[in-house]
Amino acid sequence: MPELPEVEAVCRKLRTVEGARIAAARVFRCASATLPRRIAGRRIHRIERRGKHILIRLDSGFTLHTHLRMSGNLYSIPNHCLHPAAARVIVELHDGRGIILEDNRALARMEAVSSEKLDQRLARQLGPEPLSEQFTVDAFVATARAARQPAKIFLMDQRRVAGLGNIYAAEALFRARIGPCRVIQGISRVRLAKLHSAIVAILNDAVQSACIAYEAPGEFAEAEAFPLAVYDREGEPCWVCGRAIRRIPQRGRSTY
DNA sequence: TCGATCCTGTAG
DNA sequence: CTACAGGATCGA
Repeated sequence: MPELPEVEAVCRKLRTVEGARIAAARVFRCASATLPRRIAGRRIHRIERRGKHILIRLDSGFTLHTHLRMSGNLYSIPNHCLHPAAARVIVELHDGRGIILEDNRALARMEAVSSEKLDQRLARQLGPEPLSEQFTVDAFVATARAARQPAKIFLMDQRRVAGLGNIYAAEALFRARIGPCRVIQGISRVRLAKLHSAIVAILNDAVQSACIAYEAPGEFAEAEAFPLAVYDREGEPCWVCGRAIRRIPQRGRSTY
């Protein structure tokens, strides 16, 4: 499921547990064994997002750090006893509610770690937030000038920009009319500026769509879904030129 | 900087 | 049955 927009929607919806106190936690399968004793009794201070990472700040200097990877989901339920079968972590709150990390593929990760160390680690591993003031055209161009990667690989590299994944990287390149295999270094400043604004516009729109979809799943949300111009549209006609969209492998993943 | 790998589910 | 899935990490 999740790239930046979906993770943002998860965070916003999860904010109803801010202020709640954790009673206990249960982990299943290979989830972190030290997690329960590190978070039991702590209060949830606030919920933040960094790239695709979800940060549940506790009052103890620890953070409940979650990454959904490919197939994870994180949400609260009114009664922690009524958890789904695919739950990997159940955080039981004092008020009876529960926070569920669900993932049938078991790729998602949740850990309780020192906030300071986590922030240092994320600062090292992640580039600027694309929806923040930090993400300027100048900074983006400077980063691109120093990289020799194909454009699509560059955009998916979390150290360059935080939060883009396979879908929105392809969509942004398409909107900016940049071939995914072109080396990012050789692209003109004007076109990089176009790519920069495409990234911001697409992510903003996708956040809106994701929030609607998470808030009220159904036909209305379906109608408001972010329209994907190229992703998963192999063989279908391009909305601009009418020719069939092609799929190529890049680094073992599909690019459209 | 690359492919292989972690898992399970689903589409073809 | 195989191929592939919105991700990231590890070792070569």
